[in-house]
Formats: sequence, structure tokens, C-alpha cells
Amino acid sequence: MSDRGAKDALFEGFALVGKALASGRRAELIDVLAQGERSVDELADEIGQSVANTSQHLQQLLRTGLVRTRRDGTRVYYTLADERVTRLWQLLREVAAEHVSELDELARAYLGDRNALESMTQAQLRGRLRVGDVIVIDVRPPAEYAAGHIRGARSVPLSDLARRLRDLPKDTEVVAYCRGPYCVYADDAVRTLRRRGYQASRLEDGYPEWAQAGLPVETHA
Amino acid sequence: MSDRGAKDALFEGFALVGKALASGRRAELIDVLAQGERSVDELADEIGQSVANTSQHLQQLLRTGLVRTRRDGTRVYYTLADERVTRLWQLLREVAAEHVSELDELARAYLGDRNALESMTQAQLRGRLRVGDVIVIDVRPPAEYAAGHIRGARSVPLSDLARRLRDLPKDTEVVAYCRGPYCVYADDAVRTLRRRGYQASRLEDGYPEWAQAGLPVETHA
DNA sequence: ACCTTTGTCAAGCAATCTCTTGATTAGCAT
DNA sequence: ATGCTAATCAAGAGATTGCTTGACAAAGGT
Repeated sequence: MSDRGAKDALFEGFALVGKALASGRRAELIDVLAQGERSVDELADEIGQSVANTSQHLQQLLRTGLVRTRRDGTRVYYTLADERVTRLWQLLREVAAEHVSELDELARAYLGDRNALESMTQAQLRGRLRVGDVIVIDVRPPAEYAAGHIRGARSVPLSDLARRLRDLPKDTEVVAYCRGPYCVYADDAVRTLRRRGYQASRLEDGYPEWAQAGLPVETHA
Repeated sequence: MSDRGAKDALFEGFALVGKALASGRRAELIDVLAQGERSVDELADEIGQSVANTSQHLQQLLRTGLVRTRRDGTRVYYTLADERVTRLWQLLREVAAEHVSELDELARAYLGDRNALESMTQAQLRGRLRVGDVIVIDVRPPAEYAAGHIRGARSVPLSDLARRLRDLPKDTEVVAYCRGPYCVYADDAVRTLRRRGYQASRLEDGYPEWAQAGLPVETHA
């Protein structure tokens, strides 16, 4: 049975990563950070918590090493430590979707019924991009688009969509994407577009999954 | 900001998987279960906890869906729900090794100094197996060998090693493997063998990693 | 120098988690 | 039935976690 104390301590060390992922708030933070770096108060706003509380959660992620920080003036920006953390988050989500019994219901409660919504897989979108008969729009906030987006996509933040309808063609299919499979932005965009007579559909995954799959991306542009 | 309550609930759902991995005891359980199914009291023994406490941890893993059970007479056997859970555990370990600062030290405290120990990667072992100039021994308990092992490996449980030395050749390299990169069995085996004049080395990963990589395995034999 | 913005720290309460102990249930054998 | 083994359940003590509040620190602007 060798050294029980040391073994327990080692596994407690692994469990630190589990603990980091063991709070819904921190999970939301990681989900947002998977899109790119963010300041503390943007994050606080994003997860609907006080700055103090958000900061504490971020500190915990920092202690565990899952995020890095960068200071710019009075602001502190947090990012995921590397893309392995992104993969861990994605895999954890997959495992939850597969095995946590309540998850279906929770997802439906948040996302609404997606059955009626046209959607497209990564592979399908890749094919269509090769043919060139679709327009891809990134409906996330501009900062996330700037941090990285699907190559060739246009930035049309959800909040601007109504104003920018005239820029979009009605005779070409428009594919919207956002943060990931559990993000509602693209759903909202597709619903809005369809209501106005556009041919719209939604990419099933978001930007982080696209990038993780090694598919073409670009930054800044 | 759509439905904050539903969004929080959804992410709390993801966090359930994090919570399942947020205890050193449960991490140890998952590590053992990655080798194959086990009964509750075997597991209790393995992690050095009472049966009652072990059972409670297992129940929590069960509620989260990470494990399945099978009853056989008065005994209940637990297994990981599927190989995605194995991958999640492996990835979590990698992230911890990469980012949790204390982990190096904790691993050294448990495993001792491995620098002096001859070791071999999966790729190297594969090459040597193709040439056929090594003998591979599985030093885990027999039940784990029976549940699955590297193709061609012989079962030589660590507890039997001393008694079975005469079965091993001194003029051929012996490669020992066990549960994974943080398991000490193979280390112990290599140290014992080297002390007696055998050419021994250790596979850096264990059986679950070998199987996960799609390399040749066999069961029961 | 002073103020403003942004983020962190510290204390405290409520809620949750972990392990212990002792009782209870399920299946099997006699 | 009775007894035995394996596992689960239930209650409780002690530690840990999550959020709030108010104070403090760091950087920049005026």
C-alpha cells in the first residue's frame, strides 16, 4: 500500500482541477474565456455576478493555473492558459451532455426548442465554404470576433443585426455562429433572419470548436 | 441577457461533472476504475477508506453518470460509464501536470525519483514489439490483467514477482507496465528486477493510455 | 496632489461537502 | 427462519465553499 498520505495528496492535487470546474459560475467564466481574453468587469457582467465575487472565482482559476492574466493600465485581462484547457472544458461538456441525466432538460429550458431551427455541422459548413455559396456571420460581440473568427466570416454582432439586415443578401444562405453549442446568439440571429425572409441557418458548434478542430481561422481582420 | 436563471442552472449542470472530479478520493476511484470493473469493498481497500464512505463517493459518481453498476449476488461492481470518461480523466491529469504548480512536487513525493529508472514510451515499445526482442509484463493485480491488457503481455502481479523471477530471462529486456503514469507498481518491479540483474524498464504510460491510443490489446487470455 | 476607475483583500454568514458511526436492506447459504 | 456478507442509508460534527459587504491598492487622468 506504499505511502497512503503521499498518494492521497497527489490525487488531491489532480482534484484541484476538478474543484476549479466544480462551480457553475466558474464554468461560465471558462466558457466566455474560451472566446478570448476579457477584463474582470466584462466577465462579471457576462456571468451576472458582482465584480468582487467574479474576481474571487478568477483568482481560484489562477491558483489552479487554468487562466493567465495580463495587466493593461487599470484593467486586468484574463485568458485560458492554453488550448488544452479549452479541450478539457469541451470534453467535460460532452461528458455532461452524455451522462448527466438532467442536462437535456436544463439545455432545453435555456435554449428553447431547436428542432425547428435549421442547422449545419462543421463538416457541412466546410463543404459549403469550399463551394462558396454561403455567407458566414459571426454574431458574437466585436471583441470576440477580433480575438479570432472563422476565416471569411463577417462580424455582425447580434445587437447590430436588425440595423444591418440590408447588408445581407436574401438569395444566399446565411450561416450564423457564436460561442458554442450552448450559446443562444446564433439561434436568435437565425430566428430573426428567417422571420424577415432570409435563408438562415446556424452552425452547431461555435468558434472555439472550429479552431480546436484545426479548421481555418483568422484574427484581427 | 436572456434567461439568467436558466443559464445558471445549465452551467450548474456542467459543473456537476466538475464536482464529481473535485475530490481526491473520487479521483482515485476513477483511476482504479479506468483499469476495469471493481466491487465496492475492493475499491474501499484500494483507496484506503471505509466501505460506507467509498459507497457514498461511488453513489455520487453514479448520480453524475460517470460510472455504471452491475450486481452479481451480494456484490455490486462499478465501471466507468464509457471511454470518454477515461479520456476526461486523462486530460484532467495532463492539465493538472501542466498547470498546477504543486503537482511536480506531489508526484515526486509519491513516486520518488524516476530519473534513474529506465523507461520507454508507447511508440518505443510498439517498435520493440514489432521487432520482438522484449518481454512485456503486466504487474497489476490479476483482475485488472483479466479485464484487459497489452497484447502479448504476461501477467506477473507485483506481489508474485519475487516468486516468479525464474520465469523471466536475463538476456532479454523486460518491460513492465501498470495503471498509468502515476502508478508505482512498474517502478517497483523495475527496481526489483534491476537489483537482481535483469534488463528491465518501465512503460511510461499504463494500460488505459495504451488502449485509449488504439494500440493492440486483448482480454481474458 | 487629488479623484476616478478597476480590481483585490478580508471578514462573516449560510450552505455544502466529507468522513464517521450505527442502523438497515439485498442476496445467498444452511 | 436464521445467519452471513456486501452494500446502502441516515444523522451529525467539522471543514470548506460561495456570496455579500466594506475597506484597500494600483494605475491613470486632471
